[in-house]
Amino acid sequence: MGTKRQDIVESADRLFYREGFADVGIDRLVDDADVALGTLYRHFRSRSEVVVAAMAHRHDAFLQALTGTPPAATGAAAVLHLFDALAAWSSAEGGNGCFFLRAAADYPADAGIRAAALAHKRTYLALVERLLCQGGWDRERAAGLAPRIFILLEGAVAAAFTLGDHAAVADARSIAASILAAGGPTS
Amino acid sequence: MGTKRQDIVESADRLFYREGFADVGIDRLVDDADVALGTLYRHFRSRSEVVVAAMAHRHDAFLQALTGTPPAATGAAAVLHLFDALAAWSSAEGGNGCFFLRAAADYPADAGIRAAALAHKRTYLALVERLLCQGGWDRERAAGLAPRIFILLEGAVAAAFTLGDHAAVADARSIAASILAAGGPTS
DNA sequence: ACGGTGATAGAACGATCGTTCTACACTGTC
DNA sequence: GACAGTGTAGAACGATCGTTCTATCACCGT
Repeated sequence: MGTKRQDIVESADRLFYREGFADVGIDRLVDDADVALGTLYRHFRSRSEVVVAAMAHRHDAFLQALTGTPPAATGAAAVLHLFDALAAWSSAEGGNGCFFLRAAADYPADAGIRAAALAHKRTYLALVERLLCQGGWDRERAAGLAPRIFILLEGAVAAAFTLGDHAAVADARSIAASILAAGGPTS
Repeated sequence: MGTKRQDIVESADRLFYREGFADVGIDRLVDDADVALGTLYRHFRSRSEVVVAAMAHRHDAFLQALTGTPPAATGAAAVLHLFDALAAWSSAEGGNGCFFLRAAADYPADAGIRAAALAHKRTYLALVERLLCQGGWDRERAAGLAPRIFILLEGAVAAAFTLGDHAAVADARSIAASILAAGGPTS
């Protein structure tokens, strides 16, 4: 519960996301968190555990950002709101791509990191499906539609990162709007 | 022109893509390529140059895979063929996500690597736009549509990687088909 | 006053890794 | 036959980095 551990996790989250995993070592973390080296190793057994903790921290913040201001909308608006929230989140964070994809790509041999990335994506996809159900789609239709919305969300983040495409999220949103209208809950 | 340099580049491409950048060092490369350490440093000034060469190699192979068997189709089929080619390429390569995105994420401070990733994405996007023009869309419409197709292609690769989603490319393709039909060249 | 706990600074180790260097062998060419 | 270019093997260096260890300090409950 100590605030020191929190400081480390927040520094790790920010530095890893902004500068990548390779360029941020333990020394950078303890510097940024204003924490002694021994303190870090009291709370975490290894650097890998710090990475996993940073992923968990970002997972919570990300999901909260996406579900934080739900305008209690129904229908397509409930899902399209995801894209607006994603646009706000992405511009606030700097558009450096998906943190979890980057972590999984960086440490393909680390089971803990891969598991954290997979868990994040699964709950992300489940969130989309749940919003579709809340929007009025029946469970079967929602299960078929959610992966497609997910592809659009992931593609928007990837395109924004690699191309610096500022309009990617908006483009993805409009595609989502059209496929939601085509396979709407009332049809 | 020596075949040794080619061996190094091919080994780098394969190993980097399959095992990531962090886990593959110079020693692994010279082992796999069956080349002496001095030979590598005769052809490349640094490890970073090897990475860039591997990216260039994969860029060529990827574009050739996407344009290799163009059934001289017109209309939407000319673009949708991209998804089929991507599915074949992705399953052949192991579905480890986008090589260029991973490289850019791994080395955010390396200007050469970032430039190679950006150049790849730009010609990739330009390829989509060119196919749309060949399919019958006028230049203005193609320029508006290409980024959306691009988002779908990127999203499919990302989803296939992080979720292990085997159907992602097919899903993306069907979305592309619907938006191409909605904004078709004849409409 | 006491022990226990979390924190600090800094040295130290051990391993990895990118890079350079030395010495030698093979191959063509002028 | 000298020469330049490419290749090999392996040692060596220099730096970084993750991790551990020691010694010291501050707080806190009873």
